Amino acid sequence: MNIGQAAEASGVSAKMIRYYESIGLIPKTVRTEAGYRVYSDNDVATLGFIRRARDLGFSVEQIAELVALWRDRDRASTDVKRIALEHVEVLERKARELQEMAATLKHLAKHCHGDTRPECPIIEGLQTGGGTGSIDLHSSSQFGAVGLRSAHRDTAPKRVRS
Amino acid sequence: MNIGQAAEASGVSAKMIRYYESIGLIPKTVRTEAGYRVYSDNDVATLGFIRRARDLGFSVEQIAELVALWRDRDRASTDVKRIALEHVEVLERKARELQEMAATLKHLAKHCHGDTRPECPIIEGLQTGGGTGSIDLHSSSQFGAVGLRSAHRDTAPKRVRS
DNA sequence: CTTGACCTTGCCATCATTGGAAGGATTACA
DNA sequence: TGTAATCCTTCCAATGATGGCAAGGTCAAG
Repeated sequence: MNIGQAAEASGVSAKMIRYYESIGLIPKTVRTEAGYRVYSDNDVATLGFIRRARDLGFSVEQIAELVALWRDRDRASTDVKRIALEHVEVLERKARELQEMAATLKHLAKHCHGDTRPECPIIEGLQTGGGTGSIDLHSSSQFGAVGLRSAHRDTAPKRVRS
Repeated sequence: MNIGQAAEASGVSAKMIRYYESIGLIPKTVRTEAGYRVYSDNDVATLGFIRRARDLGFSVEQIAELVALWRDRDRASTDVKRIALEHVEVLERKARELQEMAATLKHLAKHCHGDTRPECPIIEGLQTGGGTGSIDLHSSSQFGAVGLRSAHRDTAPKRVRS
């Protein structure tokens, strides 16, 4: 199986397959005389595993852990559980953060007249950092970028950046 | 005021101030004879505005819009409201996605023995893409990376990538 | 044999941000 | 005044995951 078929079968783009190989997430494949990468059904299964983990928001680093656990069937499922639960915590925390941000913005927008008058608490809130009363626009999160990836791009390659 | 003081006062790093200038988010500043950038209190206020917008998860592109609206007080608040509400939608959608991912993982982890036995539905779920019954691990989101930024890094510069 | 579809590598771009290096400017202190 | 420490400058590189393009090799069908 060539990389194109493997990509289609696994849902991971050929580009990403090469990338995963380059960073060592998957081992180097056998090549034909011409230099074409050859994939087995087993490889496709691994790629599918990776894609599903990716769709669940795992970082490549975590996926590497999970793939290692998956390959080594003798490893305890404790490790897998631990990784998953750690990930759940992060996901929930980030979801909470996003909701708080949305709530803050909604609150500000609610008091924005929306007509042609230039009074708008959104702007004022941003300006003063607390002009709307109890809302703490400074409330800082200690978390970095949310590790969400776009899922299999069956649809469009558009990068919905807000 | 030099860039260092402006950075401290605004909460935006000197590095980022230069970056924002380079991409045109803020105008080029006056320089001293030696080439040092000079900032006024007004500039610091603008930077603070930018930081707070950034903390609310606005992309630089959106911040540019907001800053323009902020500067031009004659503009209708309708625009601000629209931008904010669009942003709210995206945030809520992304929060929902994260929660769904967390729920799926939690469900899988719940049935993971967590002892030394290698049976673990997390692994199996990832492997088969649906081994746990009704859970659709293929459920794809059509959304790209979440545009969350780390907030003012008072604490540590660590990038909590899960 | 040609055409078109596929593969290869390699480089560039994204986005926001950090880091570092090399060198000039200013400030503080002995 | 000399010097060291601290600031500032610009430029370059890296991050993570992905897309895109280009130049060139390969393969299968017509």
